[in-house]
Amino acid sequence: MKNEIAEILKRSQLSVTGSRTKILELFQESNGALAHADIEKKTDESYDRVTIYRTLQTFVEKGIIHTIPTADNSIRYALCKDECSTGHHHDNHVHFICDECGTTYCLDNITVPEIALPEGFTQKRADVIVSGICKNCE
Amino acid sequence: MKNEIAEILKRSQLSVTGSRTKILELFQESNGALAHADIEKKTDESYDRVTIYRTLQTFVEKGIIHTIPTADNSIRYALCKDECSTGHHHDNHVHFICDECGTTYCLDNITVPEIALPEGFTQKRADVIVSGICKNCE
DNA sequence: AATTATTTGCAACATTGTTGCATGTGAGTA
DNA sequence: TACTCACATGCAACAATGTTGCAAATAATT
Ligand SMILES: [Mn+2]
Ligand SMILES: [Mn+2]
Ligand SMILES: [Zn+2]
Ligand SMILES: [Zn+2]
Repeated sequence: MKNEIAEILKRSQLSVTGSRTKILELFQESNGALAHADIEKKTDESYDRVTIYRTLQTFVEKGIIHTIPTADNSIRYALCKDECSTGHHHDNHVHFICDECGTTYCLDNITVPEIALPEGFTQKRADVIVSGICKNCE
Repeated sequence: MKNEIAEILKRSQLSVTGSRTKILELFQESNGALAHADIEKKTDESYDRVTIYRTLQTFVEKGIIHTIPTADNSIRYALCKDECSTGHHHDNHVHFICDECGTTYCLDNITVPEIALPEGFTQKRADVIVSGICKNCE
């Protein structure tokens, strides 16, 4: 609901504006992750492209959403859980992208396994992206 | 060497041309993965941008190189091992991207772990991308 | 050497992302 | 409520990235 959204924004010291509220709303309604283009469509182009870019960027910085790398050059974004905050993401779950419908799922219950790196390499972040056919498309 | 490169191309039923030879050579010389932009620079713009796009696409299809998704919307490419062929990639190793120098490593010895997916999901491919500081930058 | 199938470069275009700046708006304060 | 100021937005202009059709060039085949 609206109030909850305003809460999230305030908690991150962001002013509550139309575009931010709307975009955050979209993420809450959506079951999958969203790409920049999706948001443009779903907002019916009521907001400038630049505003959407900047909003997404801000949300990522503030730990409100996280990015999901893809093999097709179109970063997806999805809501973070409560533990994330400015500069500190803790989204260590696996992501699944359906080859059929394109839906990107946050598999919140499946955590990214530990990877043993070679000597000298230090891990900051790890992404696991599985692709194939999702439960709705098989 | 040149002959080996020609061999690879012929094996994939591709004609041996200047751009393909040069680009394949670049991959062999490079220790890390290459993005489209890297190739453009390293070839000193002697080949049209379109040609590079198409060459990379062809190489991926033929199982000569594989793609590496990144969080910054710039797909990297790296040589496949011999097992890959047209439509059949078997590059199940972990990739590491250095936040400092940007180098993208194929950690050939570290295989992608099995991921247990929820009911109804079928896996076609899995990518593990670890980022942090590499052995040269720490 | 001639033929044919493939590859390339160019042009034109589409999409995606970035930056500076003037204007508008939200949040706090009087 | 009205005022102020910092911040957010929209616009314009631009840069970078990616796509397509087509004619010319070139590699492979005969
Ligand atoms: Mn997620
Ligand atoms: Mn690799
Ligand atoms: Zn699906
Ligand atoms: Zn490095």
